[in-house]
Amino acid sequence: MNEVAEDVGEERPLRADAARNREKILTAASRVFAERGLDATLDDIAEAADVGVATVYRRFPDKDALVLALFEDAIDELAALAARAAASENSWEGFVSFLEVMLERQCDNRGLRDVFTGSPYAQERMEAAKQRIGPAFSALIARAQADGYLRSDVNEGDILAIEMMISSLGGAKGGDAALWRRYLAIALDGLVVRREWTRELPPSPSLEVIIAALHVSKGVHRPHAKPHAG
Amino acid sequence: MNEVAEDVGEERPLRADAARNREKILTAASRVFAERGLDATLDDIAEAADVGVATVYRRFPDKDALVLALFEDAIDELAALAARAAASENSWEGFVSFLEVMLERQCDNRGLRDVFTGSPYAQERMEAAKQRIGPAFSALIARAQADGYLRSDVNEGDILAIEMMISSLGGAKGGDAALWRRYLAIALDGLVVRREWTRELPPSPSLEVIIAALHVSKGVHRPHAKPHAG
DNA sequence: CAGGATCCGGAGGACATCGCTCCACTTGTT
DNA sequence: AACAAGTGGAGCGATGTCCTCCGGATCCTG
Repeated sequence: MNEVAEDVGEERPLRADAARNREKILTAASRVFAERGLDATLDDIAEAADVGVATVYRRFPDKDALVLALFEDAIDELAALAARAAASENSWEGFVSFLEVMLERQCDNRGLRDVFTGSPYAQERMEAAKQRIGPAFSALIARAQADGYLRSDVNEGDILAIEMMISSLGGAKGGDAALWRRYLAIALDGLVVRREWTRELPPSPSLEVIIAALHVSKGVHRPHAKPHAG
Repeated sequence: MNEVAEDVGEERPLRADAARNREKILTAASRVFAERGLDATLDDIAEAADVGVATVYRRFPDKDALVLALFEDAIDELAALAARAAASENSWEGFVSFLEVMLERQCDNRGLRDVFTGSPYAQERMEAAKQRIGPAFSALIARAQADGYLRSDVNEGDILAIEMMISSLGGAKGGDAALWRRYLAIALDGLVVRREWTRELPPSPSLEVIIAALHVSKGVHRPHAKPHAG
């Protein structure tokens, strides 16, 4: 528990409406960042919160502070989950379940994914937070390898890379399961030592779904669309 | 072979210096798009070509035309390669070799990757060009499945998705081989029916390399960096 | 319920970027 | 030499982003 832009102790309690607005801002920011990623404007967030931009800037000195308030704890929670997974009874299940948690959260939340790909917002603190996942993550992998589940010729960087590659497809749905479940299953079949330890593939998507997912995965900005072409 | 913004037949041969500049522009554009993706500015390209912006716009009516001139043939060549792979003796080798070609080109060329993720430049023609790969691609997969190499519970959308996910890591090098080779190998181990049909993993990268690759993979734009914070 | 501290909203300033054009000047060609 | 063809780069207009200003509304205290 840290205090980033929280009200600092008891120094000056917020006025009722201000506190209310602060919550509205956090709620809206959480939603907007999740949907559109960290590139979303504070203006966008203000609008979504049904609040003026100035109100946002009064409560959070800048975008970094807002990002920090929203994501630092989320990352620490992931670190805790990694630690729990590393201590789970079956090392393979721990390994898989942590990948699932990471993917689920990153795919549901473009903002979180942006944090992991190293977006420039609140960079230092975020980098530090991410490193707090490291030890448990390494342990998770080492144990799954020591127990003969995870192939021994991969390292933690590989797992990270694979996790990020899969999450790059975003949270698109094909059938009723998210696509990442399917590609995680395939990746695990490539990572596990014996295939029979893995599960069946989740339902398959249509080609259209894939293509749509690829289109959105690279961000949704249209680049200026020819202003005065006469 | 099409003529996009080429000199139209014999109608008006370009002046010597103009023709020279046209080549310089194409060369520079090819390099700049490959390095920085289709978001690169025509101003960037002009600078790289050591030529004024106007010269670029005189030779290519707009960015779309330049993109088209550079990438349409490249995509048609990929279609031809897909057809050749689909006709190769061993269907698994054909399948793998086509994936390798796609990945190699997309990782060496951010612009080409942008085309495949559906960038808005020259969209229609590019979409049409990409569809010309489709039939051979499907055949490739169907044959690898029919021959019992490729697992039967995946479809062409899956393969496309996997190919794009891997290429999202870009052409970063870890050791001396490009990273995509390693992750393609793992993916193939998850896709093949019997593991002994696949090769060993290419050399492993360090964690730093992976992290660096993730950082660049999402584009290199710094978002404004706090202009007047006083 | 008065009065002051606190907070609000949204217009807009400062700056950046991008696609593209204008036009005074230079160069190639005949 | 003469003229068409070509050149470069300042700069226009549109768009986008971060953040501030300030007249007015709102809350809380006494």
